[in-house]
Amino acid sequence: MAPRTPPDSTRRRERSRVAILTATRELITEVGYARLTIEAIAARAGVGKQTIYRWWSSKGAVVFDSLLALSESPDGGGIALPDTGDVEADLKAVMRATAAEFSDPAFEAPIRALNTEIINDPDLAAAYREKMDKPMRAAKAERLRSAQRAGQLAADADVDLIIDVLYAPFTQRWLLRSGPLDDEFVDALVDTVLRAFRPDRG
Amino acid sequence: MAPRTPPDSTRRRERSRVAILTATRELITEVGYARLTIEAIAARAGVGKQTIYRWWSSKGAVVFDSLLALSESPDGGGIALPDTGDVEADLKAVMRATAAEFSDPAFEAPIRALNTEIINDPDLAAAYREKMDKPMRAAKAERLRSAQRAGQLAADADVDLIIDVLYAPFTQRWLLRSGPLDDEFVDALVDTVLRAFRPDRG
Amino acid sequence: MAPRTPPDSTRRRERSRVAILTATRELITEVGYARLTIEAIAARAGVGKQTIYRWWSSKGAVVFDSLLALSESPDGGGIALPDTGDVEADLKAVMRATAAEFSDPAFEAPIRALNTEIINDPDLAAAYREKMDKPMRAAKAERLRSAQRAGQLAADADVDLIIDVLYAPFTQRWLLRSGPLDDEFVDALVDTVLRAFRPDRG
Amino acid sequence: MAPRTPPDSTRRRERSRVAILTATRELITEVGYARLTIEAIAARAGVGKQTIYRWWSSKGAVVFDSLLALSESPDGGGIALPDTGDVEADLKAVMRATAAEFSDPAFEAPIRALNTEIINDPDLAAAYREKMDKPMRAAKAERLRSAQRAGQLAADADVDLIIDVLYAPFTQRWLLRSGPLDDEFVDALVDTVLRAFRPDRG
DNA sequence: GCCTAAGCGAGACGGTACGTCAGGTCTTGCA
DNA sequence: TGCAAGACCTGACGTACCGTCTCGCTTAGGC
Repeated sequence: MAPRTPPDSTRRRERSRVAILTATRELITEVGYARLTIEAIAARAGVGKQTIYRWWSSKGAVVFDSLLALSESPDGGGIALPDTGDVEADLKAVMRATAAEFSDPAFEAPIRALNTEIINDPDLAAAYREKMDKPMRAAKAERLRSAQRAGQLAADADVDLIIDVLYAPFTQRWLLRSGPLDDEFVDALVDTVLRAFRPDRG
Repeated sequence: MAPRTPPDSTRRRERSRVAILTATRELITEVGYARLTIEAIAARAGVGKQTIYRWWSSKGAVVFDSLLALSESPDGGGIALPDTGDVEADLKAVMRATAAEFSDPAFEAPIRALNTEIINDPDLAAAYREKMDKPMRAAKAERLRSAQRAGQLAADADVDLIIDVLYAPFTQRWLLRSGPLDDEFVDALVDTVLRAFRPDRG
Repeated sequence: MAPRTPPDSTRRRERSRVAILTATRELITEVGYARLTIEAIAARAGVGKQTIYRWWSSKGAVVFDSLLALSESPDGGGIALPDTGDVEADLKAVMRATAAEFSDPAFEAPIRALNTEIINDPDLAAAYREKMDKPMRAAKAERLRSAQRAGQLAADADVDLIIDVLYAPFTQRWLLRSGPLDDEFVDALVDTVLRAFRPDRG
Repeated sequence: MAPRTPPDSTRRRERSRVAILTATRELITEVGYARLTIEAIAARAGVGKQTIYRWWSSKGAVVFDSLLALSESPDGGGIALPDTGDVEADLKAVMRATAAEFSDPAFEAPIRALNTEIINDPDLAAAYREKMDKPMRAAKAERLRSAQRAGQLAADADVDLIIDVLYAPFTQRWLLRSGPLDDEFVDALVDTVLRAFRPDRG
């Protein structure tokens, strides 16, 4: 889960914190999550093991924080999906871009690591939903609500459900490697959703 | 992945094989996947560690086989979804039943364990798709094709896509604990799919 | 051979060191050298196996050190043979005492263990000569030189040779169990030596 | 110790017996006694492990037999030391030759192995004395008795004691590597013995 | 000359111990 | 006095061998 309450956070050495998170990210990509060890992180970061245990409660917590640092936009602002007015085109474009990202080996290892932790640790799962999923979901929801206002989606459609139906099959296929995340698949998902939630032909 | 190529499987002691798989299943439910060790399995099964390493290549492979043994129907026959003629009712019933199963603590730990392994081990993932996912998918596909013949689903609908859209959000919600698998959610998924793939109106 | 070059011996826990050596001595007498295991030593000493491997390079090295601790005189001083002025009587008395020691089961097992290791490990043999044999030999040599000064042994006799001729048959008979270490045997050895190295008659 | 009582020695396969003893000798020279394993012997000899356990009771017994085969003179006859009439010269020559043999690496490993076993196994020690030491000792004794008859050694000298005093320091120096088995050392031993046991100057 | 029980090769098996790796805690000494 | 360094106890790893136990297959001996 997320960081322990620190004993006295004013004394915390920022330099060490950053070194630990950086080392963690590097090691995940290099050796994979299964072979990631606290000792290796400490060694790479030039830090005593105790310093890690002092601030994080588990390996999963360190991994989570290290990836959180990655996902947070540096300027502190929120994220937004493109909005050209054409929801179909926008969704397809965004999902194709995401598919491309997922093919990047540098992303693959960390994301699988994160999922491994989240599946088995409810606290971490909660932290994930709050810190990582919520902002992403908010951005997607915003774009969908815009589509509703534009009459491209039924006004009473459950936006969260749409996001689930759109992204869960996508993520699952990638995690289980049950098929390619190609354009055909992405398009089929978007088409399905648009058909299911098209506005009434009042 | 699944079993190593055995040195000479005719000499294999069936009694040990079963004891190992049983012990594995018991231990997963008792201590959880993360704390499952080969040593504990061997001890519980009354077996030398080498006997495990001789026939399985990794902890994941043992876990996989132990769950495979569970999922296989004892009579060797295939599985089939109920078919009352009403696809909506049937799908909702089946998914509600699955939701109930997933709430059973005896299932929860093993299935999470399995997913943890599969995400990180491509070979295991392939074995999973072949041995566990494929038969389930076939049963679901059969029911959906029956619905197509009955004119309840578009004849040209991609059955695999339907299954993905139906089950991926369901599984993901359970894995990430992002919400309850209640009737409302299940019904919403089925409704979405039926709307998206309803047959053309003449 | 004897201790590894220690990583940083100032950090070493003296309590563990002593516990290991004590446990080793106890176990040798209890189960014999052949059945002595590092795991048992660690368990008996209440110590991690790694702590043994960190400071000793082999089972033989531990055994050696454990016996070395025994043989070292607690006051740190040297050893000396009795000197009554009668070399024949003194040598016979000392060797009879040694014979008695060798019959003590508490000495038997460790000394056989030590010899087993030394025969097969040149490094250990060197350590043995330096740390255990040399001090004993010095004491014996001193007594013999005293006899030379007293005119009881030839002044030009090779003291080292005398020690070999005196003790090697004694040790060999005990190791190979080819006969009893009785007074008769001891006396015969001393007599032989005194005859071979008696001073020239004017 | 020596062979078990065989279940039915007529059925015994001579080919396997020889292969086992040969493999044992080879492996001792190659990897040393400590790393010699029954499994390796069986593999090298192309023999099932059971065949070894059927005929020998311990690793030591196999090693012993394999070396016994070496030491036995092929013609079944006894051994004899040279007798030129000059006991001093003969003894020095024989011991120098033995010293040379002991320097041969092909002899070194097996002899050390044998000693290792004998020190710790009383049964094996008895077998050693009976089968290997006794014949050698008989030959030496014979030569010494000849010297007594020739008036070169005291008639009442204890021949066994002479052999001990002559050979024990020699063997010990080699086993413990406490010095070279050079001519000087050998000559000193022989001189010592001849001085100690010279006939009375009637 | 066939039959049959043994010895045999092979190697799986339940175990024990190996030597190593990492976990999480505790201690030391430098900065 | 906070932290790097790392020793420590613990426990699991995956491997090597142990000695026992089937398996089929020769293979010699008694019929």
